[in-house]
Amino acid sequence: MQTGSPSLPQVAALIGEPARASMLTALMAGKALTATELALAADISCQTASSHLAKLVGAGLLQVLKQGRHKYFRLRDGQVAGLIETMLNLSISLLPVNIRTGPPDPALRRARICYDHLAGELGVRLYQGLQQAEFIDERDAQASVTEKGKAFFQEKGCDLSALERRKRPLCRACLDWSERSHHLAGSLGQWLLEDILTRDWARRQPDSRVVLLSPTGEKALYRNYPLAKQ
Amino acid sequence: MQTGSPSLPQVAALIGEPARASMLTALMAGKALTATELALAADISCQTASSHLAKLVGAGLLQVLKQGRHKYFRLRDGQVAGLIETMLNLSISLLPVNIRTGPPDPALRRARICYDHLAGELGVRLYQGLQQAEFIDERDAQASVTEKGKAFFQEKGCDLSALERRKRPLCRACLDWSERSHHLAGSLGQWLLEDILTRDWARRQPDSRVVLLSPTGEKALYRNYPLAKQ
DNA sequence: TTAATGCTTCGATGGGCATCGAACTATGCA
DNA sequence: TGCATAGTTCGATGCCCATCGAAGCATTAA
Repeated sequence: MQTGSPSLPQVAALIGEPARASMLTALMAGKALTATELALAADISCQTASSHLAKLVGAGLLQVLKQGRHKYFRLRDGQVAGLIETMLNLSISLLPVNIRTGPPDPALRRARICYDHLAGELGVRLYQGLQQAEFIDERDAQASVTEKGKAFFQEKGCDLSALERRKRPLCRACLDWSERSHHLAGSLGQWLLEDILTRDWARRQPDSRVVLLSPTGEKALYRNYPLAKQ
Repeated sequence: MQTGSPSLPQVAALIGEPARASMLTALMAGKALTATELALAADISCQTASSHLAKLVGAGLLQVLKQGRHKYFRLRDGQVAGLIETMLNLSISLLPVNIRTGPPDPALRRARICYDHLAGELGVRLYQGLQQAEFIDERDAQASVTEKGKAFFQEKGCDLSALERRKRPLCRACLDWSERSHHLAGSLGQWLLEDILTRDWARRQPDSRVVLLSPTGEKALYRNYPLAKQ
């Protein structure tokens, strides 16, 4: 399938089909998934999944990677992920005020992956802590790293100048789905999540967006990074 | 119609219907429109429009204002407008690179309204000019007003401290649909457009997003604000 | 009151598309 | 070579929903 040039309603309609929306949100975890995994996630047969996936790839929302007899699908880039997150945010804010509970799973509220960076309560507290420590400066709901912050992150082993050379913005404030407040996105946000995972402070729960901190990992996180109070 | 709590696919599906998408983009001009006007914009009968509008209002995407026998509809808020603009941008960036022509109407490419601020070639050049003059500082694709800029805007009659007291961010970089580059959004962007209109340098073309500059208005704009070269 | 305008409700029609069974291709494994 | 698994194509089915004609309600103007 080669749709060519999807217009606004076409893109929206692609996301608007429940099965496809399930697949897309499943891919929000940032991992590439196979066609069958996505069929399971959306609770449909794999024939149906195949046709949906062909449409999503044809429109350019998904990238596909063939590996042996498997086909791995992932979101095309952060822009697509950003759109999904924006829509999630909007659909939350459309809810009547008193029912805004956020995701039902408490672990998901606590810490989860938003495409490639940390979201949830911990993500928000980390972002606020970085601000309070004046490592990050937020003006007009936009963020940048301060001189003090540059020193801090470099000391943590982050090659900021390498990150800055990328096309992607270093530091972006991403509105949190469950917390209704910002967390850190951009390439620095990505680096931070990777740092937390490679130091083995936390593990990703398989097949979900949940990030699970070990008790020692949690302590280490508190020692190494400034977190705002609850 | 009282949908109550629209989920992500529901929101997307609402936008995904071509007629509804036409109405929503018509409302991107920021003006409130009546049901019949929207029916015309979407090229459908008013019965059909009525049912579409009921759904959009029920989901909370539109606000409705009853005035005599007329019903005025407008986008609920900037968040909804932001989503539409995000989707427009994405659908543009999904196009094959060599066909990215932007809107067909040249006047629309030159200057148009993006919800409540100026977009198009002039919007982009204005934003870039403000940066070059160091009135606005952009880091990591995010903008803030410099001290120099504050003095400049205050001299132009803009009560910046009043704008800053609002919840809305003062200064936001909004990715331009046709130019693939940023223009100024946020409350300062809104003020700037209003300033241009109240000084009568430009007029809005009825029933469209086009902003039409008079010859003298264009000169005045060049005199009063820094515009980047073509 | 009557007529005109703006909008809505109801009901019938039709088209688009998601769905899955069945059959098929492609890859990997033994 | 044969079997299992991953994914696709085709065709038939059925549902959802956009559409509009006709009739109805509400508001304004005369």
